[in-house]
Amino acid sequence: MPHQSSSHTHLPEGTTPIVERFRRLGLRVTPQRVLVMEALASTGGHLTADEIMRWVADHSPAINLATIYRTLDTLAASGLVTQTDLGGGAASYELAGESQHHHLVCQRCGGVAEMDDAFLAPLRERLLGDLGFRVDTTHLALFGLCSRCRAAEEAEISTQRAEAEI
Amino acid sequence: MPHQSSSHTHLPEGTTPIVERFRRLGLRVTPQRVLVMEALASTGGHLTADEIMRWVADHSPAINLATIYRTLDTLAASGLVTQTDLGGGAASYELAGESQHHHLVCQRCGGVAEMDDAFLAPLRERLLGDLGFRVDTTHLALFGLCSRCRAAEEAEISTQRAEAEI
DNA sequence: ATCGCTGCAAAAGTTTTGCAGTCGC
DNA sequence: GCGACTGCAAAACTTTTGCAGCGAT
Repeated sequence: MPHQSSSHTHLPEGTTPIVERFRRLGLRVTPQRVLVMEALASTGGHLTADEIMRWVADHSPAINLATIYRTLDTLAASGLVTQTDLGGGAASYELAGESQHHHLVCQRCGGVAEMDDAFLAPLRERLLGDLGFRVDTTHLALFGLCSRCRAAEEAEISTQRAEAEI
Repeated sequence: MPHQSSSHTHLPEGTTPIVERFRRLGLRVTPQRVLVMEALASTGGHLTADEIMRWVADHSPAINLATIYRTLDTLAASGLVTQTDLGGGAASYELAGESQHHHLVCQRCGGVAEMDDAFLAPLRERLLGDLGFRVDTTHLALFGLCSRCRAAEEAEISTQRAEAEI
């Protein structure tokens, strides 16, 4: 961090909501940690570590990727962010604490939709009652086919069938 | 494959059930492919590519890891094995086609329990009906806390509470 | 004989780690 | 000032890929 010692572009007095959350949790407030939170907040969800790094690089002096991983670990341990594996190699992170939701990942178009936790509640209760297993609600991704791709796939199949019947 | 050209330790005539399944699917029958299937069959589930390689190395001339990955891709494309991400970095594979089931991964002890597909059916139907999303049934792992670790964790908490009240 | 499969080695991609220096408290 | 945090570089780890040669059909 050679530069930006006294510039403080948009942290006037040092008490933004993010900073307050850090202080309340006993976390040290560093520019890097704030920037990671801002990246997640301003984009509104599921970024990989690499995407966070690129977002930060576009808005201020770049952060080292290793720092981002360590920061995300810290923030996850404090419950500020959640980690989810949405397939495709790299883990995704997003802010926690807002409305509880999960992810529907389309294996065809790669799109990610959100699913309210209410969908999962009955299954969670059955698993707890019948098997004694308590599902971690912050860590869930379901893979499959979104409605648009389902329609597209059915169209393809009927096209193929029509061609075969010529 | 320099050695074992004519030894055929336990493939007497070349028509085991595995070999027949390969032939029926139009897959070439190679010792490597048979060994991967045997590894999955004899251990009964969720092995990583690396674990398969070690299992094979203990039972016959070793297979190259790249071959195992390519073989697993082929077998998955043919529907003989399924791939699941059970966390912990490496993907796990198991034989497909038997009873449809999913996985409950304990984040504390690392244990993996199986969950019958019946548990998931209601959620799947609601997602299809309400959101039009079709869940891929072969690709699911739920993370959380198994009953034993739940009990252990509650015991710890009450111990801590008792100590705090001294 | 053909074409696919395998072994070997190297590369690609994500995540972790050791160490020295810096910064928040 | 102390201890935690960061940057840098290298390593660890899983998975993929190119290529030459072997093998299944």
